[in-house]
Amino acid sequence: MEQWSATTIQAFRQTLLAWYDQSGRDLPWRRDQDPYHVWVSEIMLQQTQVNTVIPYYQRFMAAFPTVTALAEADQADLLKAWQGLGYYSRARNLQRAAQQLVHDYHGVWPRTAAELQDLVGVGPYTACAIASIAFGEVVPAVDGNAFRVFARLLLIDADIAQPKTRQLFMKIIQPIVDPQRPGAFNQAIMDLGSSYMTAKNPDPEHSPVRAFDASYREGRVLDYPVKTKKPRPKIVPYYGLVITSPAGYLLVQRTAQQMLAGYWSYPLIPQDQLRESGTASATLAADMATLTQRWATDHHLALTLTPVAGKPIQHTYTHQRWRVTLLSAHFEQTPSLALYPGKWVPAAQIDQLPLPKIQEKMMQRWATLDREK
DNA sequence: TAGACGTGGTT
DNA sequence: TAACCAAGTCT
Repeated sequence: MEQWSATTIQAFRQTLLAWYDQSGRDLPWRRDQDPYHVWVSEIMLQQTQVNTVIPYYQRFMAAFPTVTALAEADQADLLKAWQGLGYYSRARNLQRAAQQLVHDYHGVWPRTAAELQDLVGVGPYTACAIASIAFGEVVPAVDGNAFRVFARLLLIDADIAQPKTRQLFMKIIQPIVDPQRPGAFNQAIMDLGSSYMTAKNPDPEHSPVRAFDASYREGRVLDYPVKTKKPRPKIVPYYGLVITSPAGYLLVQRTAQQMLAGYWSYPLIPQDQLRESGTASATLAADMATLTQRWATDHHLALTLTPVAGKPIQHTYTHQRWRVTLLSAHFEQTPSLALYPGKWVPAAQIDQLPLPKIQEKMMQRWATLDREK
């Protein structure tokens, strides 16, 4: 691992910030240093690319222009604004934190990274990003870019998939952060990490900090950072029920305990749940019979199920791969949902609800088949 | 600590 | 296609 002298650190800061001032990106959340703007953008940018975030950020600020507006927002509006961005707990935590700010902090922002971490959804990276960009605290914001950039510049061998590695990087980067412009320094590292020093197809040859890049000097750019792999997602089979009546489609809101909490979808039944007793043969016909029986006894709904043509619909999450086999049922007369926690939604109004991607895929399949009839 | 937690883009 | 990546946090 490389060690930089005080002189080298000075030169690095100067080179980096000169490049940033000249070539840094003009992004909507960089127009000012308002902590609300910085905060919302940082949350949206977690595990999400800049180009994806931009339109969401602009719509979000139009809909929820202040911390107070966010704190008081209707949750359905919030989830709808976040639809498609993923990691939906970010949206729920954002609102909870806004309520913390209003009620516990009386609208006065905490100004240090240590205090900012008390806000729900604000971890070590985001706290340092807000503290440095909005309040000028001299701390490194160690995200994936900072891990990659400094691992390469300094040939740091630690596995960045290990949580404890963050502390090592914090300790190493802390003395390098420009004490005059910590926010600009941190954002410059991110811009570097998403341009010349990307994970794939980097261009270290033309990097403004090439002279400081030990991995380039050694011809080992792609050896850094060191990162162990995560296990493959597990396949989870579901049945998705397209149930229609004169009142529309039967939709259910996912509970707070489930993935995609608060979002709406057709009823989704894990196939394993139908076979808990360990029946030898798990045929489609057997599962349909079990489903029909369960809905009759549990919900007083008499389903006549029909398989929907086509292969199961697949959707891959970070840790699971859902394979949804669609089944349909139609009621000539709209039955009561007194014993079922869902609602009938007219076709034209479905889009007003917050919907996850898997629901859009199911609707698309159904619409395609519907047209062919 | 390791696994849960979404989606879109690239190779 | 499968695998991996993208401004992480929570439990």
